[in-house]
Amino acid sequence: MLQLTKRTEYGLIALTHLAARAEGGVVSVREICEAYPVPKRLVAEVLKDLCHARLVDSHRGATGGYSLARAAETIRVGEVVAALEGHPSLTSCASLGLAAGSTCGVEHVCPIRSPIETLRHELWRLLNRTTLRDLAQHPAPLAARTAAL
Amino acid sequence: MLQLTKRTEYGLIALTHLAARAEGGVVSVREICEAYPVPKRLVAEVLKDLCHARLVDSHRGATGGYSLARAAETIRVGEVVAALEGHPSLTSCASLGLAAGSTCGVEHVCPIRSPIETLRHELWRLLNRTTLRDLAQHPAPLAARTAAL
DNA sequence: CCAAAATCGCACTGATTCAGTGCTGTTTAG
DNA sequence: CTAAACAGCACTGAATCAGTGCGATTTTGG
Repeated sequence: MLQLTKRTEYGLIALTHLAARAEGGVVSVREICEAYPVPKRLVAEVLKDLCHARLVDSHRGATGGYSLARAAETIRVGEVVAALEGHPSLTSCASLGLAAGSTCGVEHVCPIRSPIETLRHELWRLLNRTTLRDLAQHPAPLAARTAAL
Repeated sequence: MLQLTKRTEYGLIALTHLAARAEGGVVSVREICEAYPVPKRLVAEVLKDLCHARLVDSHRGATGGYSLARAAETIRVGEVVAALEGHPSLTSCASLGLAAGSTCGVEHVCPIRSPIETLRHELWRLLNRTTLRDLAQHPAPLAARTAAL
């Protein structure tokens, strides 16, 4: 549907909140969902997944919480998306090809494959040009960096 | 889910097939789904929607079919996506804002809004840089045009 | 005029995915 | 030892999507 899931959205919000903390700052899920209108349990579930993906570190116990595993400027939006909903594939053209063997055995190979692959790749690059630091400082920074377009 | 729907995928395949025809060439749904492993009825449904969106012209009757409404190089992938699944919104951050009034009444405005809006815009530009003609000639052309990235 | 081919329009069903929650266990500070 | 917080698993309801059914209308060609 060409849209990020709520999980990814919550993940980005939570990570941005973590990025606002000083280095290694630990933030509990409770604090995050007191700051934004987001469901606590879901955010917790998402942060758990981000922990598995090594994007955040977890700290258990009464004063526990989560902290960024790396510096905010080294965590890319693309990584977050990949961790929470897998690599974007844009289309299942590939599966069309697989349906009839290695090549679409009908008349042509799927005519869309190669250019859509390129689109997918460009989308990926776009997501990976934006880091958590960019998200953390509101005024959209990406536009300046891609002014050539 | 950051993925195009099957409808959009079929639409792009069908449009690419139409683009391979000489100008104004009329192609029936039957011909399209004999050329690719795609379900006839679904492709017909999609082409009907594309007709409503004025991207193709329909021709009824025994020798009827569809033809491109404009030149292939003027039909952008973004238009096709918009016609078949609406404009991509990436996130529903906006709805988060609306949930508590015009501004997220909790503590901050959604911290993600502005940068994600920029991402959305860039994605849109990406889709609109690619035309049907680009899809029709296999060797991916977009890469050459955005080599600067 | 008639039969075949094709689009048109609406609506339906099953499958998949997602959002959100329940429950229980484990860890740690005070 | 109690409370707060994370860990893990699995479940339910809702939304969206893929694909199809059915009948009507239009047009070509005999």
